[in-house]
Amino acid sequence: MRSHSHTANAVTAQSEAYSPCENCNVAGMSLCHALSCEELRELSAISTSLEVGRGVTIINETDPAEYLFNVTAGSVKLFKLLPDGRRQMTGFLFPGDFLGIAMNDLYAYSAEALEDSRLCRFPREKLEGLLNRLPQLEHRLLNMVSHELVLAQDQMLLLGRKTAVEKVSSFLISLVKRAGKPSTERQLVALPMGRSDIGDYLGLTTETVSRTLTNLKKQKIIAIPSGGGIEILDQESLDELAEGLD
Amino acid sequence: MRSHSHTANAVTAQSEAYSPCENCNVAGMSLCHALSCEELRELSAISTSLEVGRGVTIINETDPAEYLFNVTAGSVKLFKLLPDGRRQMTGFLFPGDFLGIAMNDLYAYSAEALEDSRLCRFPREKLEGLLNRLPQLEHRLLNMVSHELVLAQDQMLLLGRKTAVEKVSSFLISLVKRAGKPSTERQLVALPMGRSDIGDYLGLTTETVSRTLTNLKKQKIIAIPSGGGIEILDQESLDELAEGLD
DNA sequence: GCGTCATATTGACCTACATCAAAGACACAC
DNA sequence: GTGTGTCTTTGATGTAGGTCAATATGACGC
Repeated sequence: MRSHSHTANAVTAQSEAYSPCENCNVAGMSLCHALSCEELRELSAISTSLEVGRGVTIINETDPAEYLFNVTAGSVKLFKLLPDGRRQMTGFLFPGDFLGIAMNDLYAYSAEALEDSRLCRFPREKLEGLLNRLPQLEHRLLNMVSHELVLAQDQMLLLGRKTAVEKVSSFLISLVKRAGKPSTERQLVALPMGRSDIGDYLGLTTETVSRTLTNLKKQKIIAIPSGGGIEILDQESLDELAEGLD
Repeated sequence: MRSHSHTANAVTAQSEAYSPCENCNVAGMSLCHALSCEELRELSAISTSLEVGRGVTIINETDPAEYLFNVTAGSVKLFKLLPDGRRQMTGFLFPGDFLGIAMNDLYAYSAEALEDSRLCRFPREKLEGLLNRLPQLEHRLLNMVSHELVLAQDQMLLLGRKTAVEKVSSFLISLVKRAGKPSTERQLVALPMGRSDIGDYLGLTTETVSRTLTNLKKQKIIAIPSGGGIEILDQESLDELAEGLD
């Protein structure tokens, strides 16, 4: 399971009986959060649990949007492409996040697993039927999409107006926040994505990401342990760098 | 009513009796679209119509998010600022669009009228109460926010990966689309915003926007009539430039 | 151990766009 | 008409980050 672009056919589906929503271990942010037992059971009935290996394509931009997904384990990257191959990441997803937003019934982006991951899959049509009967669910979804939109606007500010250091610092900080920080100094944050994924997320090249990280390392603001991931040594300086305060 | 930053106090409020939703002339995309008469009346009961002059600040980033708004006439710009004053436009709004998305009950961006405009204002608390009773309304809102999110992702691709010509071309095309094109050749599109607003929307400087426009003019792809606005002379070339196909 | 492959880092050079600066082009007041 | 303020255009020059190219590092298989 090493190569770069399998199709969604390669996913492994399990029936909902095997892995029902009741046993779902996703913390607080998932689609199913804040539903009653009865509602959970209804949602469970239309969902399927999927395992996807690292590098597997989950959805393809401009394919018909048949499903919505909820990440339950692992991580996923979302991206859009220009005809000549230039790529823009639109997000990295972790357990609890959803994907499958569409435009005219076509997916608005492609999605690929960053590592071996598990997803919960909902047929769009059936889910929309459920939405009409479970206002709690629709409410939840509205909150999640609104939250996404706010993050997207932050990202526009980053892409349009921040410098390379500011971009990389902001990115590291957002990862720390996502990880639900125990707020100790010397925070270690996992980086399941490669430098070029980060570059395509920040509107930079691989090389610039690399150079910027080694600069931060030289300033003792971060450390780059050989096991992968990044250690935040000086959160305060990083916060200032991210907003251009220096 | 000429200067640059009045506060929201300067807006003129009218009671809902004066300008109720029933008389609202906004086409098809507004919040209130697709509601029954009964529902419209409920919505009308909590809404207030506002007139704001050009340059007036409607909401301020990080202020408590007390209201949601729906643009019914004119146009509005949304933006975020960095501490040192760098600005990123997150959107231009026209009749039918809404604003007031929040994060932790604080507005996620500032909004200012581009020209004399009219808005429909809803107290957030009351609107959320309504949402629980009017699933149609919540459904509508979910669709609008999802649509916004898709556009935001397109904008990320633009900001992170497109060149200046591609950005400006994409921008002009999106304006044509928004205007609901009668699809004649020689399309005239209004530009209520200045060059520097456009620059801050596209992640460019005023000068680069200006230079790029005069280049397009020299290539006979657009014309810049002295009355303001821009005339699209060669839509096809513009489409190709926008996607980097040349 | 060694070889292979993928990804990351570092260096030398280049360019698209920013910055700085100066001149037009309007609009409005008087 | 003339003056004033704002916005746009054009030109000259600078630079952050891109591009091209050469190592370096690490993971895995044998």
